[in-house]
Parts: sequence; C-alpha cells; structure tokens
Amino acid sequence: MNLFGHFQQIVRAEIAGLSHSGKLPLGLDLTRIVVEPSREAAHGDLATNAAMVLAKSAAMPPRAIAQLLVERLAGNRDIQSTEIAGPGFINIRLKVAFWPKLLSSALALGQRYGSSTLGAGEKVNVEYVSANPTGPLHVGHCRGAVFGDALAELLAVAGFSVTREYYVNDAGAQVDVLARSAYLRYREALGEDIGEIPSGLYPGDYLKPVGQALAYDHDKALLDMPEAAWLPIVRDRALAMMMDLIREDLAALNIRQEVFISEKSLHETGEVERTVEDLRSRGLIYEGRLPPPKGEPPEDWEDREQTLFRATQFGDDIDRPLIKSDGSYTYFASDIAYSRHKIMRDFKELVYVLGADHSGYVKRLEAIGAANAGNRDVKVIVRLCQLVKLYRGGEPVRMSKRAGEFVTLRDVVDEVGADVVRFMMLYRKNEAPLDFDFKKVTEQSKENPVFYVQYAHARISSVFRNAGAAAEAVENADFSRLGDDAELQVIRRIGEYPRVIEAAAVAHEPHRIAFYLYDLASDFHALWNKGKESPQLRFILGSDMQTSLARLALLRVIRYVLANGLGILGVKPVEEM
RNA sequence: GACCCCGUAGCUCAGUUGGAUAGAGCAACAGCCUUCUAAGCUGUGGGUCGGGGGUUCGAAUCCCUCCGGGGUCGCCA
Repeated sequence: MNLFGHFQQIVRAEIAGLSHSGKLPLGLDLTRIVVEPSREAAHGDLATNAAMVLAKSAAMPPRAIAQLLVERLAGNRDIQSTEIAGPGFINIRLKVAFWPKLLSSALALGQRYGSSTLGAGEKVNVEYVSANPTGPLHVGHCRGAVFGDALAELLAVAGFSVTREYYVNDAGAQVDVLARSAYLRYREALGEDIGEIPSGLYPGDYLKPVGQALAYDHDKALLDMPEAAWLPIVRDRALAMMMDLIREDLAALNIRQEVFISEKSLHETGEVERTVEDLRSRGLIYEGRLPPPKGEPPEDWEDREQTLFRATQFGDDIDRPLIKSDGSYTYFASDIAYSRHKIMRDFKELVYVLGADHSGYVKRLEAIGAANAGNRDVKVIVRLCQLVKLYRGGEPVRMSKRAGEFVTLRDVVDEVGADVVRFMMLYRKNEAPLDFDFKKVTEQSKENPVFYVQYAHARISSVFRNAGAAAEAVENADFSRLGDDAELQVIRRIGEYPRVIEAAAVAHEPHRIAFYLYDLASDFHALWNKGKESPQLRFILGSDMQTSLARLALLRVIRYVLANGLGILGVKPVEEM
C-alpha cells in the first residue's frame, strides 16, 4: 500500500463527487492532483495541491475549492483534521490510530513491504556493462555495472518483469587484435622469447593464461598455420576466456546477468541482414554523402557515397552509415539489429546504461528504437553514468597511461569489498561525477554513509539478540503504544518507503533508495540516542512488556525496510559490526 | 561549429518531476556525554539556487539567452 497514492485516490473521488453534486464543474482534469508527504511536521502528515490545480478550469478561487474539499474530507475515518494553508494547500493530519494500521500491514508484509505492482509485469530489458571482451573490467566499468544492476532490481521490485542483459562485442576488429595478442602469448607459452608486446596489441598479463591454454590444447600445431587459419581458433578461445574473466569480475560485485547476446551471432544468424532489408523496404535506407565532421580537422576524411540510415527522421542529428568502405557492416548496423532483436523479444522498454563518454549515442539509440518499433509502443531509456575519480586519503590515484597499468574493477572490490563499492556508487546521482576515496569509504564513522546505514541494521539486530525470546511475540504488538515524536518521525518515514520505490523506479534513479536509507537510518539513530537520555524511551523495558513489544515490532519493520532497500542496492545487511 | 551533462551554504551533495520559510553531512561556533553495541549526542550560525529575461496563482525545477567546468562529435568498437 502506498499511502499517498491511497489518499490521492480519495481526494480525486471527492472531487468527482463534488462535480456530480454540482458544486464543481464536470469534466475536470484530475491528473495533476497529487498527495505528498508534508515537508514539515507542523503542516500535518499529508498535503494536496488539488485546489490550486483545479482553480483555473473550475473558474473558482483555490481557497473556495479547498473549502469544499475540506468539508468532504472531514468524513474520512482516517483523517483527524484538515487545514487550508498558503495559496490553497490542504494539509491533512491523520488520526493517531492510522499509524498502527500502517505498521501492522508493513509487519505482515515483512520483506515485501515496499514492493509495488506499478510495473504490471511489463517487460523491461536493462542492458549494462557490455564492455569489450578484450580484458578484465577496469574501474571505469564499475559505476555503470552497479547502477545497471541496482536499477534492474529496483524495476523488479516495482513490478516490472526485468531481464538483465550484456551485449558482447565479439565481431569487430578489436577481437582480431585480441586474437593476435593471445597468439603472442601462445608462442611465449611454448618457450619463445617474445620480447616487448608491440604497440597496438593488448599487453596485459591476463592473456598469459590464454596462451598457456592454447599451448596445452594445440601444442605446436598453430605455429605452422597461416594467420587466416589460426586466428579464428585463437580468437574463439580468447573470447571465451575473457568472458569468463569478466563474469568473474561481475560476480565479485554480485552481478549476474542472465542473458548475453553475441554481436557475432547477430551476423551469423542473418539478423543484421534481415534488419537492413527490413529498413530498406520501408524506405529508411538510401545512398548518399555525409558532410565532414566539424571541429577537429579530418585527417583521412574520404568523401564518398555511403549506405545511410535515415536516423534524422527519428530525431538524430545526422544520418548514420551502415556499411564500411570494405563492404562489411558497421557497428551501428549490428546495433540496429540488436535493438530489433530486443523488440522482437517483446520488450516494451529498452534501458541502456552507458558511460558519460557515450553521450553522443543517446540520440541514435533512441532513433533506432523508434525505427524498429514502428507502431509498437516501445520506450528507449538511456542512462549515462559520469566518471569516477579515485582518491586515497585525499590524494588522486594516478593511473599511468602506459599500457597495462590501470586500476581494475577487481582491485577496487578486493580492497574495500563489494558492499562498499556498490553503496558508494549509488550514493550519488548517476549523471554527477563521483569521487571515490579508498580510505574514506572504509572508515567506520558516522561520516561514512555505508557504515551509517549498515550500523543501523546491526544495532537493531543487536537489540533482538538482547531481547531474546521476548521478541517472539512481536506479531501481536500493540502499535498504539508508540507516540513519541522520534517514534512518529520514523514511522512516517516508513510510510514513505513505497512511494520512494515507485518514484525512483519511474525516474530510473536508484540513488534515491540510497538517500532514503540514509534518512531512515538517521531517524533510527536519533531514536536510539534519545533512549540514552530518556530511559523510558529505550526499546527493552523490563517494567512494561507491552510497550517493549510495540517497540521491538517497530524495529522489526525498520529492519525489513533497511534490508529491502539494501537488497535493491545489492548490499548485504549485516547483523553485527 | 553542433549536441549532451554539470553549476545549490566555506567543502561534498540531496531537493519527492512546478509547491509553502530551499534541506542533509562535513567544517565553524556553543553546550553535554562514557552508553540496551564503542566507532558520541544536542543546539546555533551560514544562501542573489552561476547571471539576465520569460512562461503562471507559484520556478532551484519548464523555455530563451549569456558565463564558467566536463564530455562527445565519419568508415574504430
């Protein structure tokens, strides 16, 4: 139950009632009416903008509409009082008896509290990481990986049917480079001194195991072959091993995508060709010339007739080439095929998570989605993740540009742990740059949000350990015994959770969950601290079993919400620290 | 030259998709404290929301424009 949505429906129903009884005009547009949490406790629990939104179309002063609405709302069994404020806000205060109902329902739902049916099972495809399979993931992939994974989980909790997907770029020239690099390591594994890795090839040590595997499987057989013969063999082996490496890196971050789509397979199965033919038959492909790019003077610009896709017809800045000068398809061509492939699998929403350096791809991805969708209702949503800057104790971590010296995703995870990486990557809006300080993120102090949230969960767990068997009866707790300001504050916060989930899902912004958890933890810690000064506010009272039970039940609900929210972020809640 | 993102307290950032007197955490200042789990608590001060114009009952939020920072811009992937 989303209590704000619930009261929004009530407000809309009352407006409709007023229309039918002739006090307001018929046919008012109710869609802009919202019921929100009050920003200040002094304003009550809920506020609605209904009167102001309707003023114009009803041709009445907002406060007059508010007056009509307030009279109708007075009859609601959950509403204690209402007041008209400012330009026409209606502040609503709920009866004290309402909150126990909310807590009981949350307690009964347990870990499912907050889940929503908003998505109505709609099929959503979330594609993220999709790094080239030419080596281990580096730290730059970290943020997109975590963001995509959390977004997918968020959408799932919000009732969408989510598929987590990885697009394997195994068809371009870079995998041939991979193969040649691996071939060198193969010769090395057979005892040859290969010297320095030539520039243009991948120098990383991570290819040594590939060379050894090839040597084990083929002994010296590949040495006598011409490149055309060994290259496919080496390439396939190297690709498979690189993808295993990448999957291990992702697993270290607790990311396990269920679908991997190979670009090469899109070519081999004729998907690319079919897509191009399809577009051609719809008149979306033509032969033409592109203007040279502005800015950097083009060095090897060759003005030639190309096979172009009419991307501009779908909002892109320029039409895009489909066929390279050597006659093979461009990467963009397989991109279109991949988009079509997703749509054919009946996804209604295609989410792409990209690094900020790919911002130039947003329009063309939207364009190909629109072109492939035709008259189907398919949304394309691209989310960009800004860069992460690494620090250690305030000092920037230098990454030498010399080949092979980069910080890998694995380095970061091994040093600070997956939970810390995940939380910190999500404790910032995705399009804002992020500073990641190895030292600060592992500090056990209030200034560290990961710790702060985890600590709340651990503290609650600790209370339950202390409560022992007494906690077993929380199901029968009488929540009406709770009434302190600090308790009501945290209860109201709990009431917001379902709304936060839905809003975050609609906006595709998992960071809102992280900030919410911080606020909830903050409310909880405040409650805890209050018990230090006022012993009667402690959770376990030897003298008052019923109140203790109510408080333990409240703690249990808080813990459910913390665990649920951390689950969306992919962070494990801890029992003790 | 074009497009995208960012600009909010001294610092790092939120801001419920257009709502009321713009909020947190650091830092600063003033008190308190030794614990149901130690990694402390409470309070105070701090703002031309980059500048200007517009849209309307109402703008940090939407539109235009300018300034500043970052990114991207043909056949690579």
